This record gives sequence, structure tokens and C-alpha cells, in this order.
Amino acid sequence: MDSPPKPLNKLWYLKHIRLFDGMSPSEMQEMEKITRMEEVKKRHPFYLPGDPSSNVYLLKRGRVKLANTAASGKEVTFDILEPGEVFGELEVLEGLPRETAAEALDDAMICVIRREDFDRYLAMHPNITVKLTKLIGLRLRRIQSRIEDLVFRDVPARLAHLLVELSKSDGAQEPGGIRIKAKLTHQEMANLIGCSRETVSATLGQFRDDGLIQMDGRTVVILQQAALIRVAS
Amino acid sequence: MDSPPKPLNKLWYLKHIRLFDGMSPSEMQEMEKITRMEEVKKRHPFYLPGDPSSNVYLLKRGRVKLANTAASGKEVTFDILEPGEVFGELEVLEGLPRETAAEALDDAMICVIRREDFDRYLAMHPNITVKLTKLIGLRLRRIQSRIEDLVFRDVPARLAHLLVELSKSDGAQEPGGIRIKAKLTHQEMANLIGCSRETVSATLGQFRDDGLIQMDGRTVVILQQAALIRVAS
DNA sequence: GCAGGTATGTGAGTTGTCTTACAGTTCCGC
DNA sequence: GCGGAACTGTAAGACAACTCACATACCTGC
Repeated sequence: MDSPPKPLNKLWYLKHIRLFDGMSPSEMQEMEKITRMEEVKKRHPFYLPGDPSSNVYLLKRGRVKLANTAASGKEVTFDILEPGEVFGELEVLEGLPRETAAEALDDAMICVIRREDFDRYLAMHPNITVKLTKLIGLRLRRIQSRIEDLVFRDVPARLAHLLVELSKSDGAQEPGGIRIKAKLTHQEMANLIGCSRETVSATLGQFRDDGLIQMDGRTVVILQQAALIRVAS
Repeated sequence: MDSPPKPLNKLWYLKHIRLFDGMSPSEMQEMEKITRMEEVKKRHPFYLPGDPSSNVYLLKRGRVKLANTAASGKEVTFDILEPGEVFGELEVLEGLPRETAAEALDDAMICVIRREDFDRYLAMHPNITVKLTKLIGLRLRRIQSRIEDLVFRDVPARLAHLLVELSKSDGAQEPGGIRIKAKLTHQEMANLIGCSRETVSATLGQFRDDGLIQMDGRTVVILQQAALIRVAS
């Protein structure tokens, strides 16, 4: 009747499946040719929903947020990308307009690849196509697990889950705890777990009062990871 | 400030992106060789989360449900597949264990392809690989829009959305309305939109009282599609 | 064709989360 | 280093959806 106790889903924030890792020097050179470097400022939008999908992007420096906004103004964040990750390739592949917005969270550096060049490159490098398929497949699995999160877990569990995953992907071990380096505002956390900003503030406050975390200034330090994982159940 | 009014997301229930459509006769023959036909009974599980991913399945007849169950017993349904659709290929591709359960909703007929054969087949048919990538990409987009549904919309809106999409993919035009042929229980609808069975019953009752739908026996007939779409906003 | 299992309808009570409102705090650009 | 903007903390009230409980209706397999 009971399913076996399930470990926290490691796919949630699994990062760094890099599309172009392990390229040969000649492939690299070829890629170099079709790529244009660009520097963009914080909050710069790469694209908005409905835009034609004319480019694929490779993030070199800074973070990029993939998100959508409802008519009400409520926002949902699908992913926050770290350097090394590719984005925008999905819609390019299908030739459909953008479905999400992409925006720089920090001053960032990116490589831009024009649609036609990307298509041509893929056609000539079937092994990269397979890698791309796996990458998209992994994203699909990750996003499925977010649906499970939304349906199965309440806000404290989702938030605990988020903190634990952030501590894994972005944490610095310190005496007494793990400092989460990724600086997310409460609003951004709310957009990631699908609740209101106030609820995040209150729930973090609860975690603090319970001794699970510590908040100095605007960064979170996890004091009791095991207990947090229990909350995330 | 306001985003432009967004039409209901057509990806939600978009079906029939068939992986092996447009195959040449020789390719077909080749596929034939690595395929084993099987008949399975209603409620037969193809696999469960954690199972090794040893096969890819091609659904010929009947419906298949992809779903997951929480320790609490609550269930979320990711997709209900119709004949012509492929499933189980994602985990096979990555060589990871199953992450969802797959089970026959009706007595069904399927083709089973062994993992090694599928891998080998893909390696020899790069065009099928590209198609597979697009198919998985489309699923990703669909599932992203379900997250938006869960975060942005309340239950009446989600249910109205579901009915409208079902009427498109599985509806029969009739004098006075569109009959939804797919026979889903209230529980199954609840699993699809992430709410309780009772809430589905009550909300359908509300739609009936408002004259939006009609329920004869266990099938739903949509009387006022436009109004339903408005509810789904 | 009847019985037992499965599905539906409905109500009362509870609760998690949102909304609204506002005060306090920290950051950042100039 | 100062001022304004962005962010955080907290609380009260509202409400959507859940749970629990039970009655009714419906299929379907023997």
C-alpha cells in the first residue's frame, strides 16, 4: 500500500549538463565561427513569449531566469540558469515562437547562435543531437518533479526542498552550516515554488525560529540539513 | 503592464506527434523485426517508478496512463496516451530507472522494443533522433504549461480548461453540444488537474447548474464551449 | 439479474494560503 | 554617505479547497 520512502528528487536542480562538453578542437573551432559574443546588463530580456525564435544562447557568465507572467501579474519561474547552460534551443528546434521569457538576473556574458547556424550545426553533428535530446529529456523529468511538488507538498515542504537543493548546487560548507550563495529574493523563491512572497517570508521566519536555518542579512545558512530534508519529506 | 490576452494553451493536450510516421517501407520492415506485439489487460502496469528501463513501448490500441503516487496515496497523472503514441523512451535514452508508473487504462495492444534495439535503431536513423528530440521538446512545453495552470489558475478554471481540451482531442460534435468521448472518472480528472475528487464532483455540478455542460450518465456534453473557455480564462 | 464493488453527490467543519496593509530594513546609485 | 527604491517582517481577515462522512447511483462479473 505504502510506496517505499522516496528520496528527495535529485533532478530538481541538477545542473551543468553541458551540451558542448567533450567537443573536439575542430568542432570547437567550427562552433566558434557561428557564435557571437555579447555582454548584457542585469534585467536585460533576451526574449519574451510570442517572440520569433531566432537565436540559441549559451550562458558564459551571470544567471538567466526563464519565467512566465500571468495577466494578473503573478509570475512563475521555470528555471534559473548558471554559466555553461544553453537556453532557447527548444523553440528554435521546433520553429515555434517563444513560450517563456528569458532575462538576465545579473550582468551577463553570452554567446548567441543564429537559428540557421544551429540547425546546420546539429545536422552535421548527430552526436550533439543525441546529447541535446538527453538534455531536454532531463529537463522534462525535472519539470515533472516540480508538478509533483506542487500537487503533493505544502509550502513549507516545497521551500525546504528548494533550500536543500540550492545548498547542493550552490552551497558553501562553513563551520556550523551551509551558506547558500545564490542570492534569491523572497519573491524569486515564491516564483520558484508557486506561492506568495509573504508566505515565503513567514515560512523562512518559522524555519529560523525552529533553528533549521539562520539568516544573516540576505543570505540563508542551513544549520540542520537533515531536519530540513525531513520537512521536505 | 498587462500582457496581451493569451489564448488557451493548445499544447496541453496536443496529441499524435507520431515518432514513426513517414517511415520508408524498409525502415518499417526493420522496425518490425525488433518489435514484439503484446496484448495487455486493463489495469496492467507496464512499469513502476524505480524499475529498470528495459523497454520502449508503442501503443496500438487502448489508453495508457503515466502517473505517480505519493506516499499519502495522492496521485498525479502526467498524461493519458492514445493509440499511436510512444512511451518509456525517455528513461531508456538516459539509461536511468523509471520515474513514473505506466498502466493500461483499457484492454490494450502494444509493441515492445527492447532497449538495446531501440538504441541501435536510433543510432542508425538520425532523422528519427531529430523527431524524437522534437517530440520530447513538445512534451516539455506541454508540461510547462501545466505548471502555469497549477500556479495561475483555480480549480474551476483548470477543470474548464481540461474539458475544453478533451472536447478538442476527443470530442464528438452533436446537436446542441460536444460529447466528450474519453470516459474519465472524477478521480482521474482530479489527478489530471491536481485537486480532490470531491472538488471535481462539486465543480462539475456547478457547471451543470450554470448550463455550461450536461451530464448524461457518466459522459459530459459541453453545451457552451465559449462560456467554458471564459471560465478557464 | 443480482450483489458487491466502484463511482458520484453533497454537506459540515477545518485549514493552508492569499490578500491587504503597513512598518521596518537593507541595498545601491549618485 | 545619503536618499530613494527595493526588499523583508508581521498580522488580521477572507476564502478556496481539503478532509471526513455518509447516502445514492451505477456498472459489471459471476
